Amino acid sequence: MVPEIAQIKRQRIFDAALRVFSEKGFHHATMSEVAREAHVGKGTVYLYFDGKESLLVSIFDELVDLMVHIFDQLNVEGAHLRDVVSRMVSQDIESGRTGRQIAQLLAQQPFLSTLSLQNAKQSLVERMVGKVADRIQVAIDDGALRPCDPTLAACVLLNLLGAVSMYSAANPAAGLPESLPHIAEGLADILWAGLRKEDQ
Amino acid sequence: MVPEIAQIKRQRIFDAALRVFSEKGFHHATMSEVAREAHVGKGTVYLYFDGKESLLVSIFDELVDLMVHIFDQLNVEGAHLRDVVSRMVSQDIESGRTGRQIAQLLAQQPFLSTLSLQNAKQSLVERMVGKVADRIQVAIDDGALRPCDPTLAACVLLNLLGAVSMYSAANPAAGLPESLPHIAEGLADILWAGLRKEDQ
Amino acid sequence: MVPEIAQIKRQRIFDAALRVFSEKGFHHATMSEVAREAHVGKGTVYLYFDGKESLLVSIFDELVDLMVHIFDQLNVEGAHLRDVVSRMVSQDIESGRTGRQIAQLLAQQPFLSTLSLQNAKQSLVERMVGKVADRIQVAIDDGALRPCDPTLAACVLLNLLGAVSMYSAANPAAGLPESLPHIAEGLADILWAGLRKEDQ
Amino acid sequence: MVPEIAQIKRQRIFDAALRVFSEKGFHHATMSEVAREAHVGKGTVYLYFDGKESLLVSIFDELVDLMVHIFDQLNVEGAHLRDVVSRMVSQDIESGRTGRQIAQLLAQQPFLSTLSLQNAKQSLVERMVGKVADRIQVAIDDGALRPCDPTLAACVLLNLLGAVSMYSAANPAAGLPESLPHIAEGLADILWAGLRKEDQ
DNA sequence: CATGAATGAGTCTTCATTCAT
DNA sequence: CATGAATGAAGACTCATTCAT
Repeated sequence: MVPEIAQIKRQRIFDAALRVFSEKGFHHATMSEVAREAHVGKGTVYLYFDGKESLLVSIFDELVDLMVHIFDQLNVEGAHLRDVVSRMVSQDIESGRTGRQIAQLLAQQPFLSTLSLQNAKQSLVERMVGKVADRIQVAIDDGALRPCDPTLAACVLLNLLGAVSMYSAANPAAGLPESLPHIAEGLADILWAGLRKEDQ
Repeated sequence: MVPEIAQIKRQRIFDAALRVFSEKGFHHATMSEVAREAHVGKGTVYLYFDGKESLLVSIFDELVDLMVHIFDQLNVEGAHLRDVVSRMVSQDIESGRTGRQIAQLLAQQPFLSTLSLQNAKQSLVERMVGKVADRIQVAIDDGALRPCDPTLAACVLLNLLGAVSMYSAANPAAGLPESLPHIAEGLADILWAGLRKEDQ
Repeated sequence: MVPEIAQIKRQRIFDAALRVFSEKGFHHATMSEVAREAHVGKGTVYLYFDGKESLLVSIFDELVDLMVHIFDQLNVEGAHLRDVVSRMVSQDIESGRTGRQIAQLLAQQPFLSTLSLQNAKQSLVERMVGKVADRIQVAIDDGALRPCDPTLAACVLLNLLGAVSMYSAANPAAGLPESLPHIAEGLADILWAGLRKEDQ
Repeated sequence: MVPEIAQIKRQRIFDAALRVFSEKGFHHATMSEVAREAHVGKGTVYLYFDGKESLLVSIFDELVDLMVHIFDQLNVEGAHLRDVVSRMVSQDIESGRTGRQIAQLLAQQPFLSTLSLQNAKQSLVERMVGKVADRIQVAIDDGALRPCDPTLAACVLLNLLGAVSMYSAANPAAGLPESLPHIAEGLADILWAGLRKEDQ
């Protein structure tokens, strides 16, 4: 088969998995549903991924890349941390994946109890948090942020995404797509105020 | 049977479930394991709880009560928000349940997709977030905090607990019990700085 | 304990079991329910009966005695077969147990698959059918019935009771208590016409 | 998959279920046993039927069709009621399913107390009894049978099948396959005599 | 390569039975 | 004797994974 087609099919499965896992949760999602959503046969999924857990690890992998990409942009473009958080939450993300999806997926950590996944998750979290922490460290060194444990700050930042889904759960009146800008600004404000140097 | 004994046994099962659910995640945990951990027969669990989901709802329920209790203490004693967050995270909680357990359990919310649980979760989250938001609103009215969406701030606060487990995952070198004071202070600092009035 | 009291308690359990087994079916009925219905503790049931199956065997036993008793009355009092069938169906039975209960219980035969019960059932059915067949043989010898396989006739007679519940199921409009006389007469007519000598 | 193959496999499961349910009774039968008997995996059964109860409902459904089919033949061919009963009992049925299986399954009716089954049974019994009753009504109108409640007569007729298994239980000496013609004739005689007009 | 029918390991849950009080 | 809390064996059902087509 033409490699490009294979790549497209793999991407279709990946996207379907991200969608289904996010909506139903990893354990409630079934491989059949992923296959159906991707418009491929059930067995085909196994041609591109080793199994359900491997699929999840791949998604984690990509999410980490996404995060890292965003923070790289922060550095390169000299963007404000405030705006980055805001963008992150409001899914200013070209891939079209919402912050809610990411948040829900990250929240799954406690469920990944198979040993192989534990290890994968471990290194992924380390990588992701590490990358974000590195950037925060730079910001601290630059005097943009006040001195603090950058790893801890990174964890807070990444967990802000979890606040999005909790907010929409606690506030069902506010439909999620509409209230996202408000949420994004609010979260960015809180985090920025919490981390900036006092005189900034 | 003597009510006290029944209460103790119920508590033993409750504690075992909290422990097992936190460690393995709700879906990977088995009722057999909960029973074994509680040193009771498999069927005994069903004498005290309606089923696996009911067990989880009970745990959620108690966690919410815990949160609410802490915030009530905040009000009564005029405690600083900073200290409350610190206490919450460092499990200044008489029951002996760690903040990590609470955080891990709360993180599972997006995955409780059974309808009965959805409803229970919905009302619990509303109650918990609502209570915390009320207190934050009071703090805003008192001039202790800067004006902001109190519901959003409450979500951030509650999600800080999630940062604890992520921090320990990203930083396995720092054993959790020992580094908890550091984490607690760091998180409290960030949230306090993020929410306080600028001139406080 | 005074023997009479024990006998009364045993009877209470027996009655409760007959009622519950008839209403819910043997397998859907629980021992807890039987105990509750009998107003005794769960363990008490096991003081008077060896277990659930033993309880059923006892009930079968009594039902057979009941049948035999009715047929003895037929002989002694010179009653017509027609009237006996009618009485049987319309529960002209002093014990207050309805023909429907008996029919439903008899219908359970296929469910009694434990070997010990198989044997018990075997002998009970033999005894019951045998007794009825004996009486029918006498009636044949007396010239009241036409020559036929008395065992087969006995089976038909005993299965008429099953027709009662099927009739009420097929005809839900006709409430069972009210339509019982009609059913009883109709069944008696059919069986009598089917078995009598032509010139009677 | 080729539809014919699927149909054959479904039939294999159906037959296995009919056999196992008849022999052990619905409740004592296990799905594992049905699967083993059908030479398929446990999960395969659930590809063709929604569950244990659905399997039973399907069987009921087919049995009713069988009954209705026989009675349709009665009309078309102008067959005698006597012969129809005889054929029914002696399993003059191309499908190879014995009257005993049918009888044993029908006898289980009172015990299907799950609500979903109750409804299914209700409509099936109504359909079956109704169809038979219709034919009997025609026979009455034609003057072949004496006036009587056709629904009641239909119930008696259908319950005759229950007499078959009772007869073989009460008379274990007479092996069932061999004595079936005798039973069939005897039952047909009784019913015919019980329902015909006196002068026929 | 692609498919989806088939599989069976793994879980929750029920309930007859026991036994300490 | 009476009780009912405790037990664990047993079974329906799901779903990740395989493999013949």
